[in-house]
Amino acid sequence: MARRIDKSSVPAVTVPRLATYLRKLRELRARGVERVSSKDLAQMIDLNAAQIRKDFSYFGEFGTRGVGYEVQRLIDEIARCLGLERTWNVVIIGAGLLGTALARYRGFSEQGFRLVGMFDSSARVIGASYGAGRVRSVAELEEFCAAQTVDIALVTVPAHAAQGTIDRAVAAGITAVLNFAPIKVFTPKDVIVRQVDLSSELMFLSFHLDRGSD
Amino acid sequence: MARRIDKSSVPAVTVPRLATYLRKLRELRARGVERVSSKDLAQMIDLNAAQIRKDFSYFGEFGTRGVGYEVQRLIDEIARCLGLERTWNVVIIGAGLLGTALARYRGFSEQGFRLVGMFDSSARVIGASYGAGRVRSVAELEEFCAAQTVDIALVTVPAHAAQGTIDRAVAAGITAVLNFAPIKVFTPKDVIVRQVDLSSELMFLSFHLDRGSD
DNA sequence: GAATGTGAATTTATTCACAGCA
DNA sequence: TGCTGTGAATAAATTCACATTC
Repeated sequence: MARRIDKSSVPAVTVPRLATYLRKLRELRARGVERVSSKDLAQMIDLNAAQIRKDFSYFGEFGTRGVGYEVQRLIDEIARCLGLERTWNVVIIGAGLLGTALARYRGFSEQGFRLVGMFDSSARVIGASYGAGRVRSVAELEEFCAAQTVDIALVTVPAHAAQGTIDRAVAAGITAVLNFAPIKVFTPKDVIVRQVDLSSELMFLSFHLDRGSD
Repeated sequence: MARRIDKSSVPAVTVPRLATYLRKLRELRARGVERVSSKDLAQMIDLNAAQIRKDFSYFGEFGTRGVGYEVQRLIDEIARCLGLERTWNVVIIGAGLLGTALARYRGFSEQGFRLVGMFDSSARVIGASYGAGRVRSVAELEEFCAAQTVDIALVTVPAHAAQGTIDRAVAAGITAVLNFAPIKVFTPKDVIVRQVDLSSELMFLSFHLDRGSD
């Protein structure tokens, strides 16, 4: 039986780590490994073993003392914790270089994320096709979301358009956004926004590279 | 005079925040704003004002008590802290969907990151051109890096190839890597690796979306 | 008076260390 | 004996609160 979890009691940093564990566990399963200890897993992903056990402990008890974890069971448990037992419908807003690259990427569907629509504001790309049916006008977004469930928006518009675009997505009922535009956006607090920010990652590297002020 | 900073005394989370401040400050400058307080800036990016001041304090004193910060001065200071006063040479390894999208993206050069080469292992794409000269074979990487400085590698190869690719980049003398492959890679400790992980971001969203176990 | 810069207090996250169970 | 699960201890990050300076 699925234990009821208070999500606010789960540290924010635990969730991306669960995704990492899941990935490694699937790799182990593919190699035919059936059992693993927190110590082994920790070594494989360069982490403290207690960290892994504590991360699991927010959700339940998945292992056997003295033995370890059964790989398949752990995969199932983590997938359930992450909400991956169902499929989530995704739209991409912004059919530029990045948006179209994401649309053609097959990795999402493998994880249970299904691209159901693609939107742009430019007449130049509306009607084109990139693996998710034709590109629609953002003006149709609200109507589209009314006709079918849309859970997540990937926003790949230019920075100056991001806030307006996300306002529109939220108005259409979307409550989860992955924002690739390099700008902090404001949303109602029941909307989850994650930022993917390449220039900030590059700056992180340049900060550490810069040996001048070491 | 540039103060000498011990980078290990700067919290890891401070660095990406500096990138955020820089972005907002440039926006303010573009709008003609000449002065800003930590309180104002905090409001604009939804942060605590003391956080901002503390972040700056690791690097020096950039403001004037009772007055605030001069926007241009602050931009210059942060850019210097982040190592952005010089240009960094970047290569992209992996000329797939994402790699070619990144190669065509103009945002990098605006920030002082210059794409100087692109590599792939597949004969199908070697020789093609995407805005950084022709795609070279990864076999040429070491030779290429010997002939010119390469500071950063963006790695956009499939997961199974990522560790080998990064080993190769490190052998060629590259010490900073932005890894888009969904796998944890191991490197010598003087090499900085940052991970950009879309599927983990999507899982973060699905975790919070999943109202079943709220 | 107003806003910075920073120790002190608080909160959050990580790691230790061991009781408890197979 | 071996490894989990978890309180207690430690470390790291954030926020408070105020002395300091313009």
